[in-house]
Amino acid sequence: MATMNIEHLKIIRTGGSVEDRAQTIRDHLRDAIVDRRLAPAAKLSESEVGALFNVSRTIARAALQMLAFEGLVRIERNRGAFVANPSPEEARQVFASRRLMEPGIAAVACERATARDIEAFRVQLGEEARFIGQRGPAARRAEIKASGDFHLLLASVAGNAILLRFMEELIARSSLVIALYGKSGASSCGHSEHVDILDALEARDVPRMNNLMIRHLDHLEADLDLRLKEGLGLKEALNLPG
Amino acid sequence: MATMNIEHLKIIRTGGSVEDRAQTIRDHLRDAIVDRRLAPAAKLSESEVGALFNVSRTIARAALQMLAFEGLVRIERNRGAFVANPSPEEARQVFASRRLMEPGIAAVACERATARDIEAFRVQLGEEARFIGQRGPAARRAEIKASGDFHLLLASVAGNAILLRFMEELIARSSLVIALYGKSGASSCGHSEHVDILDALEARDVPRMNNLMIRHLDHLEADLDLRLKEGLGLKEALNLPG
DNA sequence: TCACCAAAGATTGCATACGATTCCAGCGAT
DNA sequence: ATCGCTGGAATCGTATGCAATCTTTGGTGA
Repeated sequence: MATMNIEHLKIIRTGGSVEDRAQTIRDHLRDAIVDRRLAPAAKLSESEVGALFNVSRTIARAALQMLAFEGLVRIERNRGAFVANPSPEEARQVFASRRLMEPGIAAVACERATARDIEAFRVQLGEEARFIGQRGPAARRAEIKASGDFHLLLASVAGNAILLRFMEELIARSSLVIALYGKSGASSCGHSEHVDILDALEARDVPRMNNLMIRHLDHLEADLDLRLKEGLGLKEALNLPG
Repeated sequence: MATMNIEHLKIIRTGGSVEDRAQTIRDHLRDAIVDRRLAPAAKLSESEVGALFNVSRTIARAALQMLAFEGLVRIERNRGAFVANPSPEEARQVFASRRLMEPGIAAVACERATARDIEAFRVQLGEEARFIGQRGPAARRAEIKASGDFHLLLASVAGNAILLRFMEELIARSSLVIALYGKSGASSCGHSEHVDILDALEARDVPRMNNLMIRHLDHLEADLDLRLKEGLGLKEALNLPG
């Protein structure tokens, strides 16, 4: 069904960590989904996932259920788990949620950011800059990921663990949405906006921060082409095998 | 530690629904936690939960993990699941998150509410009013729950499934926090504020709505006594090794 | 040739079994 | 009397087996 195969995942060292294995698998799967190494709507069979990571179906199942909670995977009873294939409506809701939350988060971050935080932002922006210079799908994915990390850094500076978790989910889903519906490399334009946002942060200019953040999110969403696939749920199902 | 026992849960009909049993169990457990029929820090053993609902540990475990994702249950490796015992800091973060999100949600709801929605609000407020007249812990719990449902209704009217889910988590955790740290019956005062908010909603008066919502949340949080148990967090930390 | 149906194959849902870890009671030593 | 140790009980972590469900394939009849 999915042209892109699960085999592309990295194999994990078997015995290494005593930590929760399901969590490790979830993280790797999430990375793969957000990076689009796993195509939307790809089937994630319990046995296959388990085999790839050298664990039983029990563990694989737990990892898949975690991803289902985050909205990155859809589980259908008696049918299995599939990489999420967000509808345009879902995409809109993801961005509506971000527009609702991020200005406030940015404001809090504005008040709390330390010099060390600012430095972390600079490093992060450096990462971003590295990728916008490069071409190719890999660099593009890395760019999307780095761009998301900027927003996550902002949320982590805000110092609210609950909001950070919400943002982690929204960023992950955004990455998926952008990969699905993004039409241009406008995210490079996103980079300069990130720079502006950091400026406002350093200046502790909350109103400007709010303004910039809202505009930034508007630009991100404006770069999506949400109308094409509006009615094509059926056709897409046919698209996958070809 | 937990004087309150898990036995107080209702027993479920065994064969009834073909639907997901883990979800049903999760719902019942969540109700019990939010209603404080299960004391904070109470142990939720997999076998016990499974026995109570006539399912295997597999299902019980899944339900407990769902609750852990929502922050209502804390799972410690090799030790088991416990009802969450939110720290004052967590309580503050819950309310900070609500202050960040709810004004925006209310604004959206303001624009989208239909006549039918308004009617649903009226019914909901009627429910609330019924409980504030009664005395006793049961009525008090019902009141907290009804109060939460008002906010959930608002979120559902806003029409964003993601935000609704976030709010469901925040409301559930709020109920827990209020039950833990609330000092007075000030939630009855909350009822009149709900009435005011509904008025603003009908009038489509977004700025007034924002104002009322922020004040309402401030009042809710002001009714908490977060300092008393402040030092108990430390004692608890020392409690763990001993 | 197409539509329909039946049986085989594959995959999930769930329960149970077994090893691993933690907790606790009892006992002996200091 | 207190502390530390040891053995057992309880509980969790994980793998695996069986039944139920879905999908597919091969065949049959119109």
